[in-house]
Amino acid sequence: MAHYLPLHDWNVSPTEAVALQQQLRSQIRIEPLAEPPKTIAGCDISFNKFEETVYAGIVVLRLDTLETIEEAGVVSTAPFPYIPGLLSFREIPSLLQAWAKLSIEPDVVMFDGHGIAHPRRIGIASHAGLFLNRPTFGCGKSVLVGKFEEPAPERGSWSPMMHYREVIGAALRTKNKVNPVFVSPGHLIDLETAISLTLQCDGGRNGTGYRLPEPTRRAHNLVNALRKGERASTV
DNA sequence: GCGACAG
DNA sequence: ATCTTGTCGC
Repeated sequence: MAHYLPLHDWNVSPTEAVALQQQLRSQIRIEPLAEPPKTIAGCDISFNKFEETVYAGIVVLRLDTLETIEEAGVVSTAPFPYIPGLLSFREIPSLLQAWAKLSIEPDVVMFDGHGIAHPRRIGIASHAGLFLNRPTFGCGKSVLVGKFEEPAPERGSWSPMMHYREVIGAALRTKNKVNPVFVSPGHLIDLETAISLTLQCDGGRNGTGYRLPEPTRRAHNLVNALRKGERASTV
């Protein structure tokens, strides 16, 4: 069973959540990877509109072949609502439950959202990185904060996301002439590596895959199947 | 004060 | 995020 550090309670109010982010941000380390990764995990949650029940899942794949080597899903409940800037308080609790079911401890974890490309520099990927104590990064479909110039139309090109004069992430083209995804380091990784890993997770290899990287796509498929009862939440 | 606002 | 069919473009 994969483990994590119970750094703090998740039963907090929005005001307390912001205070926790302010307190935790200083612990986030943006630096090169300590070890070359062999496995990568993707996470996601799904739910029925207006319902408390959430379906969380994590898929682990080999980085070299992108073969899925493990999956874990849970049916849980999210007491916290979605509030821009506080997404981690809604999603991380149930994702940690799924994480605990893994027999493999992934070398790096990709999140559907942002890392430091956040108003207080602690988006879901950074926050989760502190709990998991391993490299994490975010790959989101839209921007929360920051400005960027449109990157060149070819896959692989990217432009920096700027916020208050700081480079917080990158608008990265994963397919030719397709809208970019937004990559930002979470914890224990740097932007260049996060970009490289995102490009490595192209399903068809070299641009023949989808806009979203495989870890995220598979996690998304897993939780949706879970929600629709097409799959059981692994025990 | 007025908008913007990850999933 | 979720609810949903067709449709524009390469």
